[in-house]
Amino acid sequence: MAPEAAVQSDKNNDVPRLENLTLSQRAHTFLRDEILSNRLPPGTELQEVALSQQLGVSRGPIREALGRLAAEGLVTVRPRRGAVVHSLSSGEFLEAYQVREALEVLAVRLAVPRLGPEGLAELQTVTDTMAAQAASGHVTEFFEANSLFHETFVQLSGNEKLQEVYRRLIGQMRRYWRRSLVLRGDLRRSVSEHRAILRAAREGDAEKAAVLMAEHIRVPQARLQSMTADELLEAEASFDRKVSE
Amino acid sequence: MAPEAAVQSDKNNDVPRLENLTLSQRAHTFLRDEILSNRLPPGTELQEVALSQQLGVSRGPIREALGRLAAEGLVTVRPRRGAVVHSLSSGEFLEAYQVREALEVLAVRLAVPRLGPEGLAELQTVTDTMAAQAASGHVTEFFEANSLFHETFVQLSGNEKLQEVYRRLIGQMRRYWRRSLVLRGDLRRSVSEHRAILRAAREGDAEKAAVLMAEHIRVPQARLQSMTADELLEAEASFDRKVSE
DNA sequence: CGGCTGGTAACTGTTAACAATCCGCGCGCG
DNA sequence: CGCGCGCGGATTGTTAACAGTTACCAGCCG
Repeated sequence: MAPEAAVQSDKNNDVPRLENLTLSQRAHTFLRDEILSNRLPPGTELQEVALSQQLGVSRGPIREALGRLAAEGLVTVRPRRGAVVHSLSSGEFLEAYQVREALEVLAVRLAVPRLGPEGLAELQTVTDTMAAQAASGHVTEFFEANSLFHETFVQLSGNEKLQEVYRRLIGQMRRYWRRSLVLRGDLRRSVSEHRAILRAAREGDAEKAAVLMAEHIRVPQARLQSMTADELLEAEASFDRKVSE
Repeated sequence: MAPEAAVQSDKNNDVPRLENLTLSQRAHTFLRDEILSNRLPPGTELQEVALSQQLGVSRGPIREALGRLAAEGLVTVRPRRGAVVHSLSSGEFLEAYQVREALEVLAVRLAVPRLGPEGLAELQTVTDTMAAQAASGHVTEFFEANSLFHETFVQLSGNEKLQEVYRRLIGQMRRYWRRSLVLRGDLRRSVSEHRAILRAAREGDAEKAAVLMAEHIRVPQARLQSMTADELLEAEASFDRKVSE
């Protein structure tokens, strides 16, 4: 199965030429990027005419793109009342975290026995950059490196269906990276947890690595459950203050 | 999030009136049902004109439906070359089984601590009908009851995101229920495994139930991995002979 | 006899116009 | 003053026609 929305691309080119793409594909990836990068934050209304003018195409391709995004969970379309960028309540966020935990534990179990020296090196590199970003207080870059660590495990699992499901889920959660970081708390602890997972993986102890990963992902879950909505908002606000310093 | 492709339905009617649905929604659910019920088996070409005539609508709604089905993984659309019902290779089938195992283990872990008497009764009922169908050799009905058992656990987990991900995955696997049954083998063993899971759940031992569920789902996986493609085909053929008796 | 070429038919991609629905606003009524 | 009513603009849903691409087949050339 092709990685993105079951649309086969050319065998020769991993990244198909722009001119060969259909307009609805271009609209799809454009909107997808806009949403995932938070340039279109949750709750934004997506009007077909405005989008079609912005992209210079008619409404047809836009509608197809919106429909696909809806099926991916990035957009909510209310029949006859327009589409909006889908938003996650804190409850849904917690639910997604639980599913993510299950998927990543599977990824670790599958990946560790298959791990070669290249895979281990890759994980090591990612962990090191993550530690560096944490030390210098670059929270955004830290988050990116952190995400990459987890995604690398999923990739190294060799299970493409798992990758597909995982990426879809992450796509829904990624936009709330601020919330994730707030819940995560201490960056250094996070780094040392990653180091422990990597150590277990290097020893070939899949079960231990899986347990450590599960506990690692459960940290933000636990904090989220012990917080009220107001406390979460306050924490996010103070996070913003700290970052903008 | 609404269960079906992020499309909100009326608050008042759980099953929205046919006349209120948009044509693309009708086309979507129609094609979905046709695919899931195997009336449109994997590999079938889906031509827009033919479908639009069959449903009495123009190609626009059909295209939107196909796009959404593609995003759900039920259809593969090859740009400019038409859409086909998506098919799973035996490798992809195995991958899906692994993901399913992870999801169901999560479901059991979440569901068991929440189980009330009604939930237990529901699981018991389903298990009993499954045993009855197994005893009388009604394989199709057995499979339905079996699926229901698993889906009930997912439902009782209370995690809606999990339900969404699970249902999407099952939708891709369900069409291969013959293959599932062949790999499963002895129906009675399957029933007793379900009974053991239910017993652990009744005792409130989430961990034990989760382990049993994992082992239960791993049975067909193991057989699939130990079989060549030819052996699988032969087994399916002999299964057909047995059923048609 | 096999493979290439050109043409044609079928199909997908896209557009613009039409139809129906929803939303906001002012008006009149109670 | 509050509330329903209806009207008009804006927006979504749908259609039919057009444009471009792909697949297939016949016929020709090697």
